[in-house]
Amino acid sequence: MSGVTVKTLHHYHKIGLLLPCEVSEAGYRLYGMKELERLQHILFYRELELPLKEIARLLEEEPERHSILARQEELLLLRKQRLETIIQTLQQSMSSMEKGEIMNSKDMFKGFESAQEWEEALEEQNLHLKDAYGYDMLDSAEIDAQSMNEQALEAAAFMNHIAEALRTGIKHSEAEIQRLIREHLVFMNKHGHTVTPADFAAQTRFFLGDDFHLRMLEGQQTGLAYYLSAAAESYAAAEQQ
Amino acid sequence: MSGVTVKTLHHYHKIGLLLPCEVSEAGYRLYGMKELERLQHILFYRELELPLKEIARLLEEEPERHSILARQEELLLLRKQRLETIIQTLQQSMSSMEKGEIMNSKDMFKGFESAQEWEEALEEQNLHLKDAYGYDMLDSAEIDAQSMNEQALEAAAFMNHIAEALRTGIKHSEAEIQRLIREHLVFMNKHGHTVTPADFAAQTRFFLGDDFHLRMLEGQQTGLAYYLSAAAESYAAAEQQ
DNA sequence: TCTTGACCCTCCCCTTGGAGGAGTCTGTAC
DNA sequence: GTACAGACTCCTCCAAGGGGAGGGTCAAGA
Repeated sequence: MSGVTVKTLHHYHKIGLLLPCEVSEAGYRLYGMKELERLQHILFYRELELPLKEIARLLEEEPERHSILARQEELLLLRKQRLETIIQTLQQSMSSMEKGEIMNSKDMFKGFESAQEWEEALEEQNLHLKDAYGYDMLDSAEIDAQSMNEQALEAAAFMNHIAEALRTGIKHSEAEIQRLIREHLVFMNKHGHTVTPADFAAQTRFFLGDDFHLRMLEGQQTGLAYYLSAAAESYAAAEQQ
Repeated sequence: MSGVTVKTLHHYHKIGLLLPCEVSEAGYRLYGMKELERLQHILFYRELELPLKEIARLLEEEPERHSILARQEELLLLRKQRLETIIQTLQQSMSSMEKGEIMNSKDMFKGFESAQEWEEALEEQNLHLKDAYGYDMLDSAEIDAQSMNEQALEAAAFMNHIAEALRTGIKHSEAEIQRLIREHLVFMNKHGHTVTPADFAAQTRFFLGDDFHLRMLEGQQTGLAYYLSAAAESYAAAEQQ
C-alpha cells in the first residue's frame, strides 16, 4: 500500500522502528492501520533524508521535533551549497575539455583544495618562512598575489558574498548588499576601472542577455545573475537620489 | 603530500585503483611521481562525487571521459533539484509546526509521493474506472479538480515552469518565458482578475520587498523571485511596444 | 486432493569509502 | 640501546537496505 519493499519492513522490524502488530504462527508479519500510519510518518521523515535513528527519536519524543528538523535543514542547505560548487567545477572542467585543453594536473589539484587545507598549507608555509627568515608572511597578505590576480580574487569574493546572500534570503535592497556593491565599486575604481553605479547596473543587466556571463553566474548559483541585476539596479537608484 | 590518509591508500590498493610502484621488503608501500599524479586525478574526480569505480574507468579509458562526466553532471543536477524540493518541504513543515498546526498525516503522505507513484496511482484508478464505467478519466483531466483549487493549480504549474526555466538556464527574455507569462495572464483575466502586463510586473517587483512572498518564492527555488521579476518586466516592456 | 504461482520466512553475504583498533614491525633520532 | 612515530595486516563497523539460497505458506483452479 505504501510502496515499501518487504526488505525495508524486515529492516525496520530488526531495528525496532516499526513492529508488526501481530506475527502469524507461520511467522508472517501482520500490520494494522496504526502501523500503516506510523509507516507513513516514517516515510515522510525519510523523505527529508533524516537518518532512521533520528526518525525513531522524532516519533517517540515530541518536544525535540523542531530542533531536529532545524538541524536537518542546516545540513541540507550545506549539502546544497556543496553540490552547487561541485556542479560548477564539473561544468568548468567539461567546457575546458571541449575546448581541447588538456587539464593541467596541478591546476586540477589546486582547484579543489578545501578552504581548510588551503589555510593549513599557508599556515605551514608561513611557519616555515618565519622560521627561516624571521618575518610573518600571513599578515602581509601578499601570498596569493603570486598565484592569483588580485582583481580576480576580489571579484570572486564579491560574487561569493552575493550568492551567499541570495541563498540565505537577504533582500536585494538590503543595506548589507548595498554596502557590498559600494565596496566592490570602490575597489574597481581604485584599480583603473571607472564604473558608476549606473554603469554597474547596466553591466549586470547586460549579463542577463549574454550567454557567456549568464552561464557563468548561473553556474555559480541559480538565480545569481537576476539577483545581482536587481541589487545593482536598486543600488544605482539609491545613489542617484 | 596530498593529504589522504594511509587508510585511504590501503583501500585504493585493495580495490586496485592506485597501486604503489614498489613495495619494500618490510611491506611498506612506496609511491613515485607517477602515482602521485594519478592520485591527484583520483582526488579530483572524487571531489566531483564520482564513485571510485567510475574513476577507475575514467582513468583507464580516455574516450569515455566526456560521457561519464556528462552523466555525472545530470546526476548532480537531479540531486540538486531533489534537495531543493526536500528543503522546501522541510521548511513548510517547520513553519506549519510553528503555527501550531499538527500535521495531518494524509497531507504529509500526499506531499511526498513521487511523481511516478502518483502517476501509477492515477493509472490504476483510471484502469479501474475504465473497466467499471467504460470511459477514460485520464484524458478528461478532471481528477485533481476535486482536490485542488483550479487557480491554485494553474499558479503552481506556472511557477513550476518558471522555476524549471531558471534552473535550465533559459533567459528571462526568451520567447518561451514570454509565452508562459502571456498564458498565465490570460488565465488570470479569465478568472476575474484584471491584470495588465505592467500590473504583473509591478506585482512581481513588490514580491521582492515583501517577506512573505519573497520567502515563498525563494523557498521554491533560489533566485526565482528575481528571475520572475526580470521576466515580467521584460514582458511588460515588450507588450508596450 | 493436488498443483501452481505468488508470496513470505530466515540466514548470510554484499554494497560505499573508508574509520578505528589490536597487535606487530620498521625506521629514525637521541 | 631505546624510545617514539608511523606503517603493516587483519578484523570489525557504519546506513539502509539489496540479492539470493533454501524452504514454508496461502489461495485458487483442476
